[in-house]
Amino acid sequence: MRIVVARCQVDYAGRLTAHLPMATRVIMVKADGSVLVHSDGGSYKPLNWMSPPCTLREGATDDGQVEWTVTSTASGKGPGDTLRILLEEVHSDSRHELGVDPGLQKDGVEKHLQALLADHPATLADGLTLVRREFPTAIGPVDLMCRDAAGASVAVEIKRRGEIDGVEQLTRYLELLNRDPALTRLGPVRGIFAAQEIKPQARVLATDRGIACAVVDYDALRGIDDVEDRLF
Amino acid sequence: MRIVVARCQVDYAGRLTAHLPMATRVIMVKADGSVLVHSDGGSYKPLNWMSPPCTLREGATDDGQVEWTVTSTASGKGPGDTLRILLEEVHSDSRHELGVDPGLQKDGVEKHLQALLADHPATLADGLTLVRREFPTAIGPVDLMCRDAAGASVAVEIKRRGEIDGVEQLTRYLELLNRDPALTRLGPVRGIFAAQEIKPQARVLATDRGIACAVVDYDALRGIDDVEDRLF
DNA sequence: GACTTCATGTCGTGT
DNA sequence: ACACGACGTGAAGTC
Repeated sequence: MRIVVARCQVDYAGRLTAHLPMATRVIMVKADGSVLVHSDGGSYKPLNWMSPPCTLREGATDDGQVEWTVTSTASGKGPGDTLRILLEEVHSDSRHELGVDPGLQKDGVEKHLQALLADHPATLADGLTLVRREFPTAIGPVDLMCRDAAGASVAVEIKRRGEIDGVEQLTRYLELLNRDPALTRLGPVRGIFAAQEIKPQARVLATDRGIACAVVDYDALRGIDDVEDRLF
Repeated sequence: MRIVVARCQVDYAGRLTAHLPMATRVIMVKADGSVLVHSDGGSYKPLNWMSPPCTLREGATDDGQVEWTVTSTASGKGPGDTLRILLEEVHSDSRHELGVDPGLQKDGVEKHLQALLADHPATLADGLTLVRREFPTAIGPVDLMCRDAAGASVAVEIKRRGEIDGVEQLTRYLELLNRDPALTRLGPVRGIFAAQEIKPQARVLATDRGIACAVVDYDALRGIDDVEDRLF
């Protein structure tokens, strides 16, 4: 890892073109050659960057300024992306051996919500029982396939945040599932849209299509029992 | 901007929980208090981070190790996010004055594609003329409203990358527009889905719904004339 | 402030 | 390799 603090100007050309006027910034060059240009604000996203794989060439302009040219060596990109950094004044330039990172461990995303609801389908609707998780269809798996108290099929789509595209997704599944006579013997397949939070527009669209909405309390569900052993 | 290179362990708790085992990494602390933990690979996204507004408290554990606690001070987040960084060995710790960044100038995003197509609607379909950009409807503006050679209305949805949700969006617009007698006098409103690249699934769905697809060559369009003056 | 849409999105996963 | 969906998506613009 190389870290340079310098007054610089940056130009990017690739899927779009972008320009950064001359100012003092931090430039990180990672071991894989990727480059990040950070300002002293904003957020975790750099102002400009180049993703690996790429190569950095260090040169000089006619008037003696240092110029870096970073070129993407990715396969797919037809006209390779380029990042040009003009260094006017270098305040600091250091290198550090970091070694390989052991990587990140996560917990608490949609998969876990699905595991919890698979264990407690009745929290979505009274008498609901699980048939199968990731029930396969031609256009992808339905999160949960269930049966209601009367034995009719119920498809459940789970999202952490319930937005309009989740309703569209469930609608497509229902359309397909309702063509299967085996599933519709006891009436049409119903849909339940389950999420920790459901946006108003999504709720309106779901209601309009006869899809029920269920707001899920993740912490409460987790309190019912401890499923950590199955999650790892 | 403060930059620390250190052997450290990181724990995040917020919308999810995440853990980074002890290893050497780069920690950036920006002027607004935001913190980024970078490894020597991956891409521009840090392994862990805290977005502003947040506060950093520097403390020590019982066995004398340095411990940073970064707490989000954002309003909405109920149980404030926290990032805990345990510093085992600091290799480098420096501060730099960067000043305010003049900001980024971009060209080539969807807005510009829309501007170009508004100037040259005939590249989408022969005889097409522009009625209005951002044509308002109850559920949001249609990118381009046009008329074909026969005078019938044509709604155009523009995306940089054409995926399934773009087709869904255009479908919703068309459904609404086709309820307006003023627009359908000369026949139903047709749809054109225009993008620099159209994914197969999106193309299938569009075709299935009678929506035409148009792949747009941004560079070629820009070559027709120079619209830079209007873009800046 | 809530909501919607865009993004050089990035990132994982399954085919 | 490619396609698809999730993301601590983030960020910008609109109502």
